[in-house]
Amino acid sequence: MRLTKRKMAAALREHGYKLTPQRRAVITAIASSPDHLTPTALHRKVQQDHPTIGLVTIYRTLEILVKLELTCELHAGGSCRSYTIAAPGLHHHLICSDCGEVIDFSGYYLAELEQRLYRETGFEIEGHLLEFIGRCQNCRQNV
Amino acid sequence: MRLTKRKMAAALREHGYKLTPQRRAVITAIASSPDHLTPTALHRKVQQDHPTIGLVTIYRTLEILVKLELTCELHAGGSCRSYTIAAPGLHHHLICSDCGEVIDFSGYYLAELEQRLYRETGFEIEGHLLEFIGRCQNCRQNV
DNA sequence: ATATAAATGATAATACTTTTCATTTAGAGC
DNA sequence: GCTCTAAATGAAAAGTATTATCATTTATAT
Repeated sequence: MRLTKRKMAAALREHGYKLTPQRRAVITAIASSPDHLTPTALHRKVQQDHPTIGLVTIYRTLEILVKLELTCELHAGGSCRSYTIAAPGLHHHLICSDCGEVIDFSGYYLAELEQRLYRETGFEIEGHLLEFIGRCQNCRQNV
Repeated sequence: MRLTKRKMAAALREHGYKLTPQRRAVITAIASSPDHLTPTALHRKVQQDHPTIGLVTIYRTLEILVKLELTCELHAGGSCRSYTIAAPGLHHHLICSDCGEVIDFSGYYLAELEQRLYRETGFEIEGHLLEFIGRCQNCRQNV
């Protein structure tokens, strides 16, 4: 189940952040898009309804949303960073190198590996980033 | 066993790239550093011995080295991209969120998961990026 | 309704990366 | 070794992404 706008707003409040129209707009845009969006793309989307919102506010809001784990950040080669709403348990990505489609997936737990790494290196693992790059069905067929 | 400078140079040749002094210098710098270096850091290092080499050449050379899989690219939160010599079979990273230390590790194969993803989504997987973020032993102790 | 700390937008500054183009050079062929 | 040519280089500029500054506005507690 994906996070709802309502829950995201509540989480902001809980952590002492004000619920401004701008932040609502960003949340709405993220929550209503299945895609990963770059800050600029998100800005364009938000501006459709709220033309005065600045790109800087997008950056600032994303920073908060990522900190509260309400959105997740994607790093895929090249100039990176795009964002999408966080889906609990779905923190891995499958990225098409051709069309850029992103599929989230879950069901693979890295806990065992994390423990081994802790024993061997003393690293206390806080998070991970697992991304696969490939070519999606469509792109493979439309050669 | 890590790649030697000699092998990297040979690989360049094999693929029809010229072996210029600048490229030698970049290869030397990468091969002799255990750390992941950003393009800028690499530039500084190279300039110690070859002050005239431009940053653009660093970027261009890195592009080739990554394409030939002689170096690997790291994406770790924030403004990303750093590079290190590729160690065959060691394509995963353990990054300290505190001091930035990077440990490569291997021994965990994602082949099984890749096959499952192929069956379920039709994605033909070409590569992956697995990175753990955490705090290294030192940073945990020196609170 | 008011006070206040936080948030916003405009602007500028900074950093990162790519493009363009004239000049230089590595390496193939002789 | 010398010549030729395609490829590589460096300088400069352009393009893009991100962060900082600051005066003004605003959400919310009271």
